[in-house]
Amino acid sequence: MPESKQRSTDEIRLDRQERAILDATWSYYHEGLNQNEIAAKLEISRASVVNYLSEARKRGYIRVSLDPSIFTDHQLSQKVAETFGLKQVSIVPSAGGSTEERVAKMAADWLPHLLQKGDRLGVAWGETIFQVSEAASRQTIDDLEVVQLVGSYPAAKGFSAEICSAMLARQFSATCVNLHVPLLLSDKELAHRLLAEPVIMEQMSAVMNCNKTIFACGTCNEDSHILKTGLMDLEQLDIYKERGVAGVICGRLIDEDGNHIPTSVEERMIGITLDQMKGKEMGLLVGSGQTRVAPILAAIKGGYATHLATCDDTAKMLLERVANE
Amino acid sequence: MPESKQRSTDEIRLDRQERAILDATWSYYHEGLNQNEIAAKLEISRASVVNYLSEARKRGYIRVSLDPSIFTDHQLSQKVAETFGLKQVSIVPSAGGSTEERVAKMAADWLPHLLQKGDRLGVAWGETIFQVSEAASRQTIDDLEVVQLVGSYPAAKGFSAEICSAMLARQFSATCVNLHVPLLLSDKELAHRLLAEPVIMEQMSAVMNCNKTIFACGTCNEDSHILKTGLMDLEQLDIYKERGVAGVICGRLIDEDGNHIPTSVEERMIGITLDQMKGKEMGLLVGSGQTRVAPILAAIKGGYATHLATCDDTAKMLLERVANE
DNA sequence: CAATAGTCTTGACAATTGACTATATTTGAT
DNA sequence: ATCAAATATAGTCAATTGTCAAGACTATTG
Repeated sequence: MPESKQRSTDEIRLDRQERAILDATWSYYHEGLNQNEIAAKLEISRASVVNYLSEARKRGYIRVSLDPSIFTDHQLSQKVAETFGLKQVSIVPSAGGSTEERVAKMAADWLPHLLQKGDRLGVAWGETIFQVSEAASRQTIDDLEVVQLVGSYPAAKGFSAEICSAMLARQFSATCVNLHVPLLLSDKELAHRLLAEPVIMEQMSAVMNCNKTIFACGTCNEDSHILKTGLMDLEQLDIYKERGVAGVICGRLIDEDGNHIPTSVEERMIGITLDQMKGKEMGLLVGSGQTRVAPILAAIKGGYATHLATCDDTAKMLLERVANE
Repeated sequence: MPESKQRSTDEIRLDRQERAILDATWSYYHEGLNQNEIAAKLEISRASVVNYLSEARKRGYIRVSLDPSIFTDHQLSQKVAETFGLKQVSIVPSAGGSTEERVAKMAADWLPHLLQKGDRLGVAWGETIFQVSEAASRQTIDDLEVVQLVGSYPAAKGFSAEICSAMLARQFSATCVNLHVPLLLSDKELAHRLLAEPVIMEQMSAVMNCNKTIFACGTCNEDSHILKTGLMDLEQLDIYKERGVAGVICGRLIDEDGNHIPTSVEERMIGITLDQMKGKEMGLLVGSGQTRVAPILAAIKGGYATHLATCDDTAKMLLERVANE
């Protein structure tokens, strides 16, 4: 019964090409053979080896990652951590225009190392956090809950708060608690009534119960996020500038010591409060650039952060700023 | 005070070369620039870029890994898992003399994915397991306990049982429980007295409490591990061969259905029993090669394994063997 | 302050890789 | 059996990467 024999080995055998792809991939990346050696060993042409390897890369079989500890273990990181009383600081080399991307990617790669089974991760909102969520690569973290910390808001650039949490949750195979409310309502009474809704109350309790957070600290100049998104207008901002506003966390203003500067919009706002942001088991602050120096300092002083992801230029500026005090 | 200024920036600034290494590494591996572009950007020669990159590789900054799912998700793995009722099977392409190395490396890369916080991993002994422990790469697993399953024995080749567990524990940053007793004593009364020692009892309770195991199934021919290490002599083995011995797990013999075949040396032996090996939450069986087919089948039938790491030739032989029954 | 030993950097050359073409071979469908 | 489509091969060339010896630089010491 040759036909059935044939069929049975067909079923059993790994598809020839699949096998060759895996074999070539292993030989190349684990055993360090070059393409000629692989071609000889598998008795195929080198061209095929090239094709197989590029197919393997295309399919994402090969993962190249940089050891996160190289960004946390050098002198500068240690120094910053020590100076500001942070648990850990991760610093990438600055690179002109692509520095922010680097910081975001680094934070995304670092984050899984800071999380563990059972954690509830609160995710803030902003361009920085959006970039982090975009840069995150697939990695399963057991029993993780990702929570959107502030209500959604139609942002011009297409990233709204629920995207940040949803993307991170997807990459980490986590459950995701989104806040099904607008960040800002037109009057405070409506905001209060929404907060009393059972569905929303449940979501807000997830917000309060998260034990770790990832957030950025926004600037308060003319280009700032809160202006561009229309959360506040220039006129209002000028008033708060006089009161010494140094940064923005989750839509709320802080002064240079990290203290809350109450604003009128806040009573119409739905999202985590500054008090709730404080004293988390872990608070990962992400940010870089000249303009972020003051906000980052303020956020650290306020006790919102335990971890910092930034670039070396920014780190140096942070150190210089405190050295001059 | 220029001198102090100098010193302070020295302290603050990342070492120039370190910075360049990190920058080059990031640019190359994350941003996909080629060495010429990096050289231009950092204003150094391309040769230096080569040097920096090779330094980074030498220091282990770059981690290249193959997605473990590519070895578990193909048809053959699925088929084997289904046929033998295993939870998951991982199969690498066979490669002549280096097949065993491949299987060991694959198992080492796979293992962390099968573990999680709080696990207690029991580690058996043998050349295969030694190879796995050697191939494991650094990766922190929170709150992991690695337990040596059998007493130590002075093996000719320089790998003794405590090395396997110790190396795995080190790579995974786990605590390590070693069994501070010889595997084999000269009389059974001494063995019993040792087992009653408080220190030993405590270690043995760790052995019994582990929820996951990694082990191989030894052969019973002339080249087998138990003969070479002197646990048993040819004469004894011949006797057990008549009784249908098919493999060895942790120094104890099993028949082709995985049932225990008691031996006289066992009463002088200190280590996990076969009953204790059964029914673990996870049992990762590692092995490949013609000679391992029967032992692997026996171990699976006996219910010692939930997971299998092997090569495709071996997998095919396993399937053919059961198909012919 | 020169000599020296060590490290770092460089430019030139060699090897490897990636991309592409034309041609052969296999596979599957009719 | 035959064709069409997919896949593999051989060969070539340009781009990229790796090697190495020579030179530049640095720190130390007598």
